[in-house]
Formats: sequence, C-alpha cells, structure tokens
Amino acid sequence: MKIPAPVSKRIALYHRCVATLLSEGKSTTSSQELGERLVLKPSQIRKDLSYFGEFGKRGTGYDLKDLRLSLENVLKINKTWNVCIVGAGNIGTALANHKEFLKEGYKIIAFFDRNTSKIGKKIGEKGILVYPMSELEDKVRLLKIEIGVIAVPASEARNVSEMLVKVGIKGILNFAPTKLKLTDAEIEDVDIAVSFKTLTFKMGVREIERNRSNCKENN
Amino acid sequence: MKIPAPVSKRIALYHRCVATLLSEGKSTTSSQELGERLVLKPSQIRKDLSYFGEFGKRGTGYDLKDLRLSLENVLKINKTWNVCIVGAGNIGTALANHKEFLKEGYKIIAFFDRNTSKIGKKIGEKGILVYPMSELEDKVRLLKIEIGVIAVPASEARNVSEMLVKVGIKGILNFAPTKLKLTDAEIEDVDIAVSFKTLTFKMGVREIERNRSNCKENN
DNA sequence: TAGATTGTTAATCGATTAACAATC
DNA sequence: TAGATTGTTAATCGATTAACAATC
Repeated sequence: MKIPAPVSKRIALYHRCVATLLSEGKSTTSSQELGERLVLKPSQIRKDLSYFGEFGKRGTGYDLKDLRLSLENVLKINKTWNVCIVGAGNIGTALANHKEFLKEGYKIIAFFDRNTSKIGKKIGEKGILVYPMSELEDKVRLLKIEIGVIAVPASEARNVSEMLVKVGIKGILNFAPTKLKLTDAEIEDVDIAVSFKTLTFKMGVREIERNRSNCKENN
Repeated sequence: MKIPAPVSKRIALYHRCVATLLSEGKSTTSSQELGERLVLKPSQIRKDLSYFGEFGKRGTGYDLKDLRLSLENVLKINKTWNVCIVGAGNIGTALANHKEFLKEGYKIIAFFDRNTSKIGKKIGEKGILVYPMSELEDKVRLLKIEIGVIAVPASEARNVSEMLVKVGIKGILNFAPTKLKLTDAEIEDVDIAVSFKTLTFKMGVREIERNRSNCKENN
C-alpha cells in the first residue's frame, strides 16, 4: 500500500508521544489525548494508524506498551541500525555526542573523512574513529553499516552520496544543502538553512498581519 | 493572502538554487531549469512564485539577479537577523561554527545557559559569549536579538520557549524534540530524531517492495 | 512573424476531517 | 444497558498539475 508522505513523518511523532506518556506512568491513551499533545485532529491520528493495522480497542483507546511496540515495528526501530557519518566536522561531532540517537536504535560507529589530518582521530565523548574514504567499502561491510549521514559541504555531497550507494548503503540522512537525486537509496534531508529562511519568511508574513490589524484598530 | 505551508518551504529552496546558478556564472533561468534542479514541476514553481509577484519575462524566463533579490525580500533576508542560542551544547556549537548562516543573514551573537560552569565561556571559533539566563531580557534588548534557537533538552524546552516569548522574541528555531504551543511567536522545528525514524520507515517500505518484486521474478 | 516561456485558470489529484456504525 | 472510543467511509478541503492565452 502507498503511504502518504505526511503520514511517514507523523508516525515518528506518535511514537515519541507514546514513549513520553509511558514515561509519565500512564498505561493507556486515546486519539483525543495524542491529538491534544501533538496539536492534531484525533480523526487524523486514527486514520494514520489505520494504514498499519488496528492498534486500539473501541471504547477504551490504546494500550501504550502495545502501541509503542507496534510503532517501533512500523518505524523499523525494533533493531539497532549501524550508522556512519561522512564528514568529521561540527555537525558530525554534535550527532556523535548525542546520547538520544543510540537510545532510539541508531548507533554511530564510524566517521569517514577525506582530510588526512582527521584520519585516525577519535571524535566526541565516545571516541569514534575517523577512517579514510578509501576504507568506506571495507568498513561498511565489516561493521554492518546500513545508514550513512552526509555532513560534508554542498560541493562534495553528490559525490559522497554516490560513493555511499555504491558500497550498498540504502538510507542517507543528508545535512548538506543539496538536492540529491538517487534512486537506489532513501534520502531524508535535514536542512537547517532552509529552516532559518522558512522561519523569517513566516515572521515576515505575521508582521504584515500585525500591521494590518493595528491599522484597522486606528480606524 | 494566505500562503500554503509547502510554498513557504519551497521558496527557500528556490532562493538557494538561484544563488547556485548565479555562482555558476549564469544570468538567466527558467521554471524548466529550476524544476530539473529541484525535482519539481515547472508549473509548480511558477505557481509558487506567483503568490509574491511577477518575477519573470514571458519568452525569456527569469533574470537571476532580479529573482534572487526578489526572493530575499520575500524571505526577509535583505537584512541581518541577530540570533541567540539557548543551550551551549554540541548542537549550539555546531551552529555557531557554521559560516554559512552568517553569510545568509543570520548572525549568532549570544549563547544563554543555566549551567554556571558554562557562563562566561566563549563558544566556537568565533568565541561567542555564554550569558546566564538571568541576563536574557537585557541582552535581547541590548543586542537587538530577534530570533532564538532552542538547543536544550526536551524537559526544558517549553520553559525556555516561554522565556523567549516573554522577552519579545518573535521567531524560534526549535531543536528540542518537543511540540511547542506558542501563539506569540513563529516556530520552526528541526527534529533530527524524527528524520532518522522517517528514514528507516521509508527504508522498511522499500525493502518490502524489493522483496515483492523479487518474489514476482521467481514466478 | 515564429518560438519560447511566463502567469493564471480550471481540472485533477490527494490529504484532511466529520460523521457514524461497530464494539469494547 | 449506557457511555466511550475506535476504525472506516464519504464529504470537504486544499495543493498540484495541465493547459493555454498573454507576451516577450
């Protein structure tokens, strides 16, 4: 079945919300409660979940533990994913130091960089090794790496993405400000510069509205 | 006029693409060319641009310099925005060291942290000072800060967001995995954990398709 | 004029939502 | 049984796209 793109995004949010509710000591929830927390319509949540099965009980709602497990299966985080980061810079280091990702099933186990001064160094608190690009293929096989994070400048991103696909990587998290056009891997973009610009765009729109309503007040 | 949310996102992409084309020495472009680069339909690009004005010339396309300027006005990056980062951790440091943002009009000029051991320290290559939370109001006024980046743990995010709004911040870039519910500021979420999960979800869907088509081959 | 490409309208497509029967 | 809440259908809403007149 074809899953609408917005649904894929929201499923991850549901999973997090369910985990939060569990950590608060709750044992059941409803589409109503999830909707309040995530600012979504209950009917949308029920519809989204229905793409993947029937997880609730009519009259009583959802068992949180069951739902969390079901969502983990849907999101494929019922296993640990080994992740490499190409580009041993600031973003890569920040990711490596972030404990949350490991907890959620994403284990960063290798860096790759073409800068010889970085090769052999250990990155971050966990001391993750930086390998040369020439070892990409070997290490991906040896360490069973399935996900590649692209944290290099835009100019190198396309090249790196092709190298990753060539060695069998099937999923790429792309921090570079470049549209990658690959057919053999799934790509998810994290584009901070675009987020900044979207933010100031929306601030501009709101400012205009504020001015308009002020104007009306004065009439 | 109400601008659809997907349009706000794409406008930032158009701006970047136009800048790239200019840096390649080109002087004009077309909705066709932009569409190829960004993997979008030319008609969508023309429609999106039409929300903000008429930027092209029939028969010849768009003048790149003109279009870039127009898009900078739309995105409100015809000025420099002063930005503070709350949370002097790894993500904040990565942002502070990233030269691209300053180039695009976002100037990170202050850190805030409640951890006393970090206060007074200088962060990153540019040595940006860390202030205590108690100075938030003063510094925001003094340094004309208009945007706040939330780079604290989820548990503190809501609190920090309310403090930011209270001192007059009108735009928030939120890296914390929490849904913020503010009405007095625009919020843009950067949610890396959700991106990871969306990625593995899509990888799972594709794997299923691969298996199905393999299965068919064998019949 | 002929060719190209825009801006805009109308048609299509897809996502969201309300409503409700099913059922705990 | 009465109350609650699901899963699902059908209606609504909104975004994308094709088509084309306008015009460079």
